[in-house]
Amino acid sequence: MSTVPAFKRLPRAVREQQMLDAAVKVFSRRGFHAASMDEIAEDAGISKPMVYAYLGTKEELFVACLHREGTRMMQAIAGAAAPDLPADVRLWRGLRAFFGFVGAHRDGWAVLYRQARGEQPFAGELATMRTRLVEVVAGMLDHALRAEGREITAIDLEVVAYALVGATESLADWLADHPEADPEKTATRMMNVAWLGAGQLLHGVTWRPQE
Amino acid sequence: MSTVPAFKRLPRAVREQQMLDAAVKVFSRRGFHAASMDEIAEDAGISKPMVYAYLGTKEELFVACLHREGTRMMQAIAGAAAPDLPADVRLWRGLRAFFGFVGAHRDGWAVLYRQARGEQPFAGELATMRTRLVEVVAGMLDHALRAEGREITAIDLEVVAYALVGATESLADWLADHPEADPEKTATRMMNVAWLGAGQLLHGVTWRPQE
DNA sequence: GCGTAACCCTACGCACGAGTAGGTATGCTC
DNA sequence: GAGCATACCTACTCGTGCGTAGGGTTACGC
Repeated sequence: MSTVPAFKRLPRAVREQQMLDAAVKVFSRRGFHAASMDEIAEDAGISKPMVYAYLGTKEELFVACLHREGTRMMQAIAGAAAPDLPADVRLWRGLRAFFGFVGAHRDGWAVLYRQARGEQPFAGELATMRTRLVEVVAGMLDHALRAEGREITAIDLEVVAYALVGATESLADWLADHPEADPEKTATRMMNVAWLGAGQLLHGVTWRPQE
Repeated sequence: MSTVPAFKRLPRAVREQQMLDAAVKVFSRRGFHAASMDEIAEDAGISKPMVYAYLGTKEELFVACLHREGTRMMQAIAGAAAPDLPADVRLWRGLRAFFGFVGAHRDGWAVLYRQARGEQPFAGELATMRTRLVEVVAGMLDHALRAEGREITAIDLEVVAYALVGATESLADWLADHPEADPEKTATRMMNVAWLGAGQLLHGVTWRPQE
């Protein structure tokens, strides 16, 4: 019975990506616990033991998802903001790349991210990623400060960077929940808050992208 | 055998609070799914059926936790920021109250909050709470804007408010993870970012509480 | 053309934990 | 001090879903 094998045999690398795609989709819809390995397998068009053979247990599978999406995001940002530009330009480029990425991976990213926060085993993984981001932002601010001959304590720097990253994550969530919203516009608004602050905005000062 | 009943019989209202205390503790340690009703019951010093009798299913119990902690927080904030003060003062008072609350309820609040984000059934409940906060902040900004004869679109307003709330939540998480940190100081730093923005900070402008 | 490795399946075992049945004891009311 | 409501328990049932045992089939090297 070699006529039509209904669905083709595929090499491991391809199947793994299909599985990860399915996993991201299901995890984001249902959440880590409510997602079942059966549903993920079915969605990937494969049977459950294959998932176990290739990607391991449910936890390992989730970590693999986190990893793939995380690296993709980091690359998108890193590729956008060259380190020799002035702080505001770097911030703007980074924000634009970030919101662009989230806009393109709406349900995937945002919900994976939302998931990982809650579950102990993955919170660490996530925290590491966030820490890297915070360090980049803090480094950028520090660099700009030194250029002006100024300096603030490391902890002040960290907290400010943390707040900026937090605000950005929040708007990413907002963006993920508003499919009609425009990533670029959202990035601009974020830039306004981050760079100028509410006080400036109240006085009619606004920031606009130039180039 | 009426000598020493080992542990006393207590009225419903008291036991309910004990159960809620235990539930908050266990939910925050383990996360919603990993937490077991048995552990919560044991921690409350009572047997499982009592929990079901008083607070209902696991989901209902979690909602009850969310509700209690949420109301407490809202009250703490609402009591601090009178609506007839200028925007910056209101913002400052609100932030101080908020971080004070989180500092006092560290593991309780922060992790409950982190939990609720991920799980579908409760994300709504949480979103409602956040929306109320966003509306308050947006209303405050709008009020201040009109006072200056200025105006921006509703969506701009919402997004700015959303970003501020997000940044604040993030710093609350940070505070919950850093037991040595000072709530008041954290509030001040948040105020600086929110009110002045990174740009102003870079130029040496800082905000300090006055009173 | 034949061995072997890679791909893929249909079942199942089994633990864990939500929720309940059914019963006991204590205090409060009249 | 009888009756009743309320506080409280031990010991179960039962669904759900992770992870696996064991076996089939296609392609590729030689």
